[in-house]
Amino acid sequence: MDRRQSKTRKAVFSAFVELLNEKGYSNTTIQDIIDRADIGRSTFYSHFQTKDDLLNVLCENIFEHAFSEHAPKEAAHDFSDRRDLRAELTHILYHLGESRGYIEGILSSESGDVFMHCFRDHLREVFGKEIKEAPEGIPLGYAVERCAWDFSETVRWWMSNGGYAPEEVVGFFWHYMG
Amino acid sequence: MDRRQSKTRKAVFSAFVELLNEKGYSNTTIQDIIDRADIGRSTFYSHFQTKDDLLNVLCENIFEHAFSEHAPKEAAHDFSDRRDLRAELTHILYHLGESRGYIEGILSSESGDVFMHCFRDHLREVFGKEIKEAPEGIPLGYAVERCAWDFSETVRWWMSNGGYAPEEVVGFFWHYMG
DNA sequence: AAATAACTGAACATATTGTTCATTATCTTA
DNA sequence: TAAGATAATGAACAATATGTTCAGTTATTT
Repeated sequence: MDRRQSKTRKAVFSAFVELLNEKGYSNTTIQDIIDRADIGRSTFYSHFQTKDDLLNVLCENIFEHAFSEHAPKEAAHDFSDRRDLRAELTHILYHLGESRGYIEGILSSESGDVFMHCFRDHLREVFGKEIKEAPEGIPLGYAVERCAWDFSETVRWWMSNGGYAPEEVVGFFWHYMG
Repeated sequence: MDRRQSKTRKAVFSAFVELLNEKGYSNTTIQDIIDRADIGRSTFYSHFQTKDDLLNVLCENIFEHAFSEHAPKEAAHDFSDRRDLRAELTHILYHLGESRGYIEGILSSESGDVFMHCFRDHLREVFGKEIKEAPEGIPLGYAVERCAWDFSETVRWWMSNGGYAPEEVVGFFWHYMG
């Protein structure tokens, strides 16, 4: 990719995250982003369609990295002995921990919900492959969805309650599932 | 309350929910709402400050009813035998089931997240009073928060997967907690 | 060095917002 | 039921943001 392009994208991303921290999503205008990133108006529009689009691209970027090495291994038979799944989740947390600066900004306002939706979409896939049957009387769709929201919400909780190691956090998530 | 006022509010609320269904939150303008509700521009602004404000008032309205008869009884000692809590949750679901028309509209777009935040605020209070200690190794704040998000997300799931009775839905929620 | 691609910034039309105010309609209560 | 209070109306207004266009400049690649 052309250096000029990636330079522009980086400038926009950090300007955007800064502004999210300072003013929140809805109070940040595209004009604000342009000014802060110090780029031309038309340049912004040649990269992103709307503010929403920018946010989605940013989130997608983050999760692309975090879920990158996701090579689904053979699923175990019961939830309580899936060491590989636990390892995979821990791995995701390590990645997200590295983007903590960005993520906290995004999570600090309405944009956090977009981030969470995006996260859940990725998790639904992961858990969907692992979970083939639900406990007696529980709809399968519910069981999968519950894992996805519990893990993503656990991460949101983690982001505003720092000080825990990824392994511990996966432990909190796991405790109610096992 | 003056009949004129409540008439206006009702007109605005239903116009708003209709538009949420049709166009989603961000695509709906205040002008749209005014036109659909068939009221004067200045009338809208004498009732609500912004579109966000309108949404919050609408949600608050719904939860005011749903949580109204919330008389916290003596808490039991362990989670698995709290029949009164189960009853209270079931009761909330019955109320929400009555507003299903409105709620589905709100949940159908970004406005759904505002609804969820509002819901969780109310639930945090309910569960905060019930849960005085967490399982070994789990932070108390996490345990309370987890109940709040699990219950609210279970309701969101219920709203897009109709056909279950409130008692069943509380059962789904409870299964992973007990 | 030439060709290609990206960035710039001013100008523009369009749309929405939030306010004001004089006028009209509706409600309350004495 | 008439007088006084309160609410709704809608046109007019300034202010702001949006998204597009285009001719000119700068950086990158071959």
